[in-house]
Amino acid sequence: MNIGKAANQSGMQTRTIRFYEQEGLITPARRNNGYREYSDADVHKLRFLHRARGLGFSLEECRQLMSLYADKSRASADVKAIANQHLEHIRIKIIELQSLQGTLEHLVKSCRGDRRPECPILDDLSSNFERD
Amino acid sequence: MNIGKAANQSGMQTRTIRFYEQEGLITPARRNNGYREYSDADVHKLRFLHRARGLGFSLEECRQLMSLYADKSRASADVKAIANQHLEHIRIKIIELQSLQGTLEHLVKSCRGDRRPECPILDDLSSNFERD
DNA sequence: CTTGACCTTTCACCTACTGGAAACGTTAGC
DNA sequence: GCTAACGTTTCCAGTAGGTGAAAGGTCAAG
Repeated sequence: MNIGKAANQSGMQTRTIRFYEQEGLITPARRNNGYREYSDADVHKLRFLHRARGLGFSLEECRQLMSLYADKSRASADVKAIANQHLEHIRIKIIELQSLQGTLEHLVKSCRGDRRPECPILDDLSSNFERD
Repeated sequence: MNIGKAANQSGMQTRTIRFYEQEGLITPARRNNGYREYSDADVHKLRFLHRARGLGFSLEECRQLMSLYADKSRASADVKAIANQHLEHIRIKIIELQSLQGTLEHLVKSCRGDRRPECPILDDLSSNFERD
């Protein structure tokens, strides 16, 4: 099938599929006219990639996961390690964002938000004492 | 003062300061030898930027906030709107990440992580049913 | 035979920096 | 005055993960 149909079947855009090919994540066959020819196995890989990206794995992690998927003598520990590492990044990111959320909520709450110029948010941003 | 000292006083790197200048966020004077000359007011702006970035505001938002800061007839509602918009993005991001976290924790928990190839994580990634 | 939908490539752009290279300026020691 | 060690300047390129646009080739229907 052509790239357009592969895009439909995988839920990705044609541009994204070409980009992943450029990144070496998938290598479809070529027809005589230069068009890419996607097999069902290729679409399966694309769906794998789509799902993995949807779970937040980086392209490099996706590469490793696809490699492990293809390796029938893999150790599930290797897969779990990648997932755990990613999970840890997510946990850290959530904590960072929650900290920002707390600070911003405090600032927003303290600002009257009317037509007057007085603004605790700007006061905070322009304050000169050390915070780190 | 030179850019190095301005970097020290603002807590930013010289490269970052030059980048912000390139983006039009700050415009220091120039000396005869071509060196940038930072006033205390410039450093104050840099610290403002540093703090705003630290709170996760985009450079575009920083630009708007600096503009409002300079405008003594501003309405605090305009500042609050920017902060609230940013806060909403953060809230959404947290929810997305928490959802990912839940899914990944479930997958990780179900994987034995030993030397055998069986792996529910890869099974999930390669499963073909629709999820969206 | 033309039209429109599809496909190809290459290049540039996005955010928010970071890094390197080559050249110039300044300062301290000898 | 010379040299070494920095500091500063510019420009170019790269990061992650795509998206957009231009300019052209291919194909099926009418």
